[in-house]
Amino acid sequence: MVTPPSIPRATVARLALYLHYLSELGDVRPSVSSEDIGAATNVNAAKVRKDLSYLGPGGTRGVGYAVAPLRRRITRALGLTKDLSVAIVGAGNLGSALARYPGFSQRGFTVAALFDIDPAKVGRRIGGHRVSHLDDLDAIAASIFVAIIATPADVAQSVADRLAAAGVGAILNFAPTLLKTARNVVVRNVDLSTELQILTYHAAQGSKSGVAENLGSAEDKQPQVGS
Amino acid sequence: MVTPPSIPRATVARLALYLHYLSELGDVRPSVSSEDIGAATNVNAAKVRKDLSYLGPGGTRGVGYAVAPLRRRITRALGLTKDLSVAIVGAGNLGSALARYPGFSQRGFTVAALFDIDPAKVGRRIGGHRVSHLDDLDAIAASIFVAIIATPADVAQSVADRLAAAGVGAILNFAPTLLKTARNVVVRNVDLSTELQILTYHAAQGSKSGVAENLGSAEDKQPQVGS
DNA sequence: TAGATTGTTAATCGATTAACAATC
DNA sequence: TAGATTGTTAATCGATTAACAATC
Repeated sequence: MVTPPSIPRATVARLALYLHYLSELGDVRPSVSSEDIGAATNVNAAKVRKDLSYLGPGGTRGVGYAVAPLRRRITRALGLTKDLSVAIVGAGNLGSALARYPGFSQRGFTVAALFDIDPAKVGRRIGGHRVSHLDDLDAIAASIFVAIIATPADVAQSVADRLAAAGVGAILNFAPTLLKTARNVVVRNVDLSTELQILTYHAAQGSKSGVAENLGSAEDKQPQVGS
Repeated sequence: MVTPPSIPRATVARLALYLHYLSELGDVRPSVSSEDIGAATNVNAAKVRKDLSYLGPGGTRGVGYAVAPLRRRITRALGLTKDLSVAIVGAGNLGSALARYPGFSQRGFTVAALFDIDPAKVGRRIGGHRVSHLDDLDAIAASIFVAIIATPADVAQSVADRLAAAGVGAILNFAPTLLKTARNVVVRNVDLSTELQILTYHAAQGSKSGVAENLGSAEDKQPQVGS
């Protein structure tokens, strides 16, 4: 059995970035160089080549990378070949906004379910999605690939437990809570206030020197290992 | 003049994490150990100590760190001593949700303005905030510390330009666009679809081995250097 | 062929972490 | 004193990047 080459964490995040650029690029140009990609995404060109080399050789020396094939290769490497179903838990301010967010479907994610536990919300339609009661999670969990937690902090852990029990393997958590999850559940946290705090520090520094950065969004990203 | 010790990028993100934990902790316990903090935030205890050492020595051997003073020291190091004003640009789904988000004020950020350019939205109140026209930015820009861009992707760059021209030094960008900004503007990007894509890859890997992570949401985090 | 650009090596840099002396 | 825990060193690990041979 061939061991699939595991792609470094930082590289995965940048591949998603390159893919975004390549999508914007359309098909007006037949090829792009690592220099082009680097300029557009603020990444060193050598790093771009190194990142792309994890997908196996695919460029042409003296020419660059053919745009459409490269897009396909990154798409395949990230596991984005099929449309992926997303469930949103929490139909409050943030959950509702996410349910109406057009960006997900543009990049291959389909909001397949929107959950809440508030009887006043269950049954209503938000952004074309009917709000289901969280108790009905098991019925559709099998078709869900990623769940987004957009609940108040105090129930986020219990929601994560229910999602894990239902077999959901990936969680994007917007609640300001560090989730304790089993090892086979992948969690990414996006804490809006923490983002502002990090920005605050760098802005104070920046007014002295001059920097700018991003993600890891979140990338920078703090660790979250299963318990 | 004393050079202020510059704190490494990854450490800054974790300090925000520790601060969150210390806030949750309240004052029931007089002190915490690096072991305690590490367990709560999923960070190696040695790393916690190293991170905290950037603030100068503050713990007591054999005892740990006094909770309240440590909270104050991190708060000061991150520049969070005063309440900071936030402006939200874009009063659509996401901008409106952010304007109503209670988490900001809980962590010392005040939403001081909400901007849009849609005449149908200007003048309306959303979450207690009156929507102003973006043309009125200059009038209040001086009091703004961070701006959040929650506009469609196609206008995000021009909004960033206007914010920079008005003197706003820090931007949290939710639009799926890599902003080109001057060197003295600090930008952090939170791209929701990219987060899902990164999660997708790790989930596919995770079903083989078993991992879980987070931020740097952002930490991870992709680079974004000023042009 | 000359020019361009990949793919990869190897040097460098920075971040993580085990280990332990210092010390409460 | 014995036990606990910090603060820091030094080893390790992984990520970045300059450099360049390979080659279109």
